[in-house]
Amino acid sequence: MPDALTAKGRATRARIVEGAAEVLREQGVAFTTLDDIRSRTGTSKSQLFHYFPDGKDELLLAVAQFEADRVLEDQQPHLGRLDSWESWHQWRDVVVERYELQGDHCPLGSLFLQVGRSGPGARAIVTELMRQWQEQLARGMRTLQENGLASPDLDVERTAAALLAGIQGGVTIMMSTGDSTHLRAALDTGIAHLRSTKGATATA
Amino acid sequence: MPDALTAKGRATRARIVEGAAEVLREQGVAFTTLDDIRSRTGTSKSQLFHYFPDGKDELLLAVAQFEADRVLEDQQPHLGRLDSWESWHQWRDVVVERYELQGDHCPLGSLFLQVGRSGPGARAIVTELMRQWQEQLARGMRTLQENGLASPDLDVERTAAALLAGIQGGVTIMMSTGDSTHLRAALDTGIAHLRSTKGATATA
DNA sequence: GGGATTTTGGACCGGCAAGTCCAGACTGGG
DNA sequence: CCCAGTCTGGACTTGCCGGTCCAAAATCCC
Repeated sequence: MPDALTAKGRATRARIVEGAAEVLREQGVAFTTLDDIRSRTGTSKSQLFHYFPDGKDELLLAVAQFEADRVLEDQQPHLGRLDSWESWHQWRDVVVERYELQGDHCPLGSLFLQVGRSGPGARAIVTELMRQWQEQLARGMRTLQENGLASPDLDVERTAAALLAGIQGGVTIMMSTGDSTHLRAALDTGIAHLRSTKGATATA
Repeated sequence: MPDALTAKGRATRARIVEGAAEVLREQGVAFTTLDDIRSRTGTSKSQLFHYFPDGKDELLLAVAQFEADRVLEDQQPHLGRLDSWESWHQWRDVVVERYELQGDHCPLGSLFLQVGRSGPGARAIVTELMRQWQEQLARGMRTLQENGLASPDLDVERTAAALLAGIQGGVTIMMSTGDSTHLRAALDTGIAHLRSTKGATATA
């Protein structure tokens, strides 16, 4: 068991996860075999099971965690600094670009569908990702309120939840149709909704 | 080949599609075999291939179409009559209820992931569903404008696209986390956004 | 009612991919 | 330099599942 991992061991393990993530993004989980991953990462069957004793599911779960981390990282530093309209719009652009580049396979969506049933592991990863994402959006909205740029009456949690849902759906639709119109519409409408609440009260 | 289908034949075919849809909703496409479908529908292997000569993919595609039709049907008649705030709220309730009952497997999402690559068939089904759905939302919004309940300055297509994305994402998140908060937030915020635009101009 | 056609049953095949196993190579510490 | 532990290669096994096939039953049409 990988209780004690050598530096080399850790490197190999990381190589497997990253390579697997690549292949999965390209082919989708349904069409990816362990042999695909093995050949891409230049490893052997035994290594795969050495580092992931529970087999494919465990590896898939590790990839899911890897991808989940990437999602928020790729939005930084913008997501952490949503304190002006300009920063909101910069963030918007980053999100659109990131998902347009990603191609037509949602790593997390498909991974979840595959592993979903088998345990609470996958669910926990997605839930935690959504929680953090929404939290950062909510923080940005509260900053706007503090700066007098948005109404203090705004229901921040609900609005953040709605915006997150819009992004999520926009991405889903883009994966299915190849068109990013809905993602842009969700982001723009969400931000416009925030802006439209200003002017109510501007405590200096 | 199913050029000529007897009444009995048509019935069997329909039974297969409906039964397959059930099983797929329960188990997810990744864990459903033709034998599962065969046993659920009380049919034999040869029947499956008699009615769907191209095998599993063709059957899955038929199920996808079946489910896509259901999506809009289940929202009627409310979706077709979005002419007052009351009707919008009724529709909202129907949507939430429908997806809360559906359980934790998105038939279309997973079907798309499976068949997606193999051809434009699946993509076309999803694209067409989204188009019709958005069109009906847009029509409802225009009705509101005509009735002086929403601002004529509202960008109807964009707002409809954003609302659709919100629903889609809300459903996706609910599938992953088991929590319908985001779906409700998306619907409520979307409708609230519509309402907030009124009063601007009310041409009688 | 009889022949053509459709529908049905289920045994069978073949390939693929997950997982096992063991022998051998590397590594790191004493 | 040697031993214990880790890492690696790859052949092999195994079970599953999509797909094929043919013959028998039911059905339809004349």
